[in-house]
Amino acid sequence: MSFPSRDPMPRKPATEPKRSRPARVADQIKDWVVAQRLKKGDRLPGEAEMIDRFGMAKGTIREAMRLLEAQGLVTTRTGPGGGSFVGEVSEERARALLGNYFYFKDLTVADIYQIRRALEPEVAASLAGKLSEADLAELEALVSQYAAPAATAEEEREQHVDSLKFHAVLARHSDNALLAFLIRFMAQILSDLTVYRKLYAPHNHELWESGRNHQIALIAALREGRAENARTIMADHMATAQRFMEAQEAEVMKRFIAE
Amino acid sequence: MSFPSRDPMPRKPATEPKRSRPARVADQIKDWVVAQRLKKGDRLPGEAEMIDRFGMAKGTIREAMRLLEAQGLVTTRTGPGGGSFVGEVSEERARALLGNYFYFKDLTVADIYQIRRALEPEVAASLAGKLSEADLAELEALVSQYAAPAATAEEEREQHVDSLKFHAVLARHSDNALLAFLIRFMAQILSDLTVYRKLYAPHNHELWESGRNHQIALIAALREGRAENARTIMADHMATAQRFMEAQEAEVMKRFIAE
DNA sequence: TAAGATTTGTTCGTATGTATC
DNA sequence: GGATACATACGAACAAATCTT
Repeated sequence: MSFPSRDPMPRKPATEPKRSRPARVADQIKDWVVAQRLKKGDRLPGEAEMIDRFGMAKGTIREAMRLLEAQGLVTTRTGPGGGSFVGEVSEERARALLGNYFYFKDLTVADIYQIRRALEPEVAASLAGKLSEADLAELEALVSQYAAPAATAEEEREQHVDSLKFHAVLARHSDNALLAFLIRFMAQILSDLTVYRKLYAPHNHELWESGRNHQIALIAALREGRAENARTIMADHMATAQRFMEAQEAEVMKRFIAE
Repeated sequence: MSFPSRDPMPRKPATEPKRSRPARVADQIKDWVVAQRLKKGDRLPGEAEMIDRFGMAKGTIREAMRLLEAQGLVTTRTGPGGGSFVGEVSEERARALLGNYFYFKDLTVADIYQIRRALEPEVAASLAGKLSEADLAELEALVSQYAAPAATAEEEREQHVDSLKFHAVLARHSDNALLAFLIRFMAQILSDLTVYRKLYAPHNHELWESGRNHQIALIAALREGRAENARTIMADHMATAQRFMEAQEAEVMKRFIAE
């Protein structure tokens, strides 16, 4: 292990945007991890060694580690054999971090559905004929959870969240990591949003039922490998879902996503 | 300002996954910021006050602030009137943070284009007739930068990056913040990837020229407000670009994105 | 320009907590 | 239980940045 050597701080040209020492230390560690091609569980040098190598105080090093920890890049354990380890960024954390960005952005339901309408059919098509019977059964079980019409507003909300789970589960099987992430990110936003039902807009049962039937038809198409059919069913489903959502007043992203 | 009051740490049930003190402090501050509906530039209590309120040492508080800083949620300044401030997460940081997640995920060019093919036409259609003549001129200026065929591999790479900039600029005008972010995120990934030209695959001039003509035609369609026309042109353009990229061997996301 | 005030930044020494053997 | 090897936390002092006068 050859860390960037002693006194690794280049005497900064005063022109540069001055960054704090912890930030620079974090950058160097990051670069070092990449250069060393360290993998998921690999151990980083301990505090003591870092203090030596960087010639800085414990507190500074610790702040640097917290910077990396917040990004999900390292995890830390105490005790013998403990220390800091390279940690793969979890999907949950990635969603939370990205959610923070949109916290300030006032996304609308229409914004999200513009993208869902483009991406969800793509997922459906790419998964046709690729799911095991067990996977399909899992989807069917989910759909059956909201077979009965919702009685209360709270029940309706739960059903909504369940139906979003359908899409999250579907996305999990995609071998396109970016596509899967985006689907699940949007599902989370929609799950989290606070929905205020319009008083004059009672539960639209037909619209809801139509959405549910779409999902059932979709499972059939997936099972039988009809890719283009799955695509159009999903496209219809999204159109329905959007109408359903826009029949309600929703306030989107008015909170930070819990880690 | 009423912070969660003195000794705000609930005596944790030993069952819970023990989080570090800085992490819990960071969570509480985050919750507090949301509860207070603080906005972009608002000032947080100073170190001294936090030390009081939380009853913890300075180092602990500082580590908590670094956790928030890494997420882009606060920035800190020294001096009188200094302190920590609520800071809107920048798009750059959001891209970097999300990029870290995909660092471990081995995205392929095909993965990215599966999504670009779905989203870029959507942007094009939604922008038809909405751009000012100045915006259109900016796009034309970009396209003119790679009018001449590239001589060297390096030149070709620069042209590629420039052509991606075309899409980033386009996305900037979308009023869908999520859509705009995604377009630009993918553009960044593609800009950053290290491209190894296949030795036996010399520059495909026709393919490249075709892509450029698509962009020129697209600008015309945007100017004249032909939304569906813009959509299909962009769809063709993406198909062309994908073929162009796959004619090369590309290693995607093998580094962290610089902050 | 200079001095003083305010607030974060950094260091060091010490003590405590925690997991492994 | 005890010894060991680590991170975690505290507190006091001093350094640096930046605003005001």
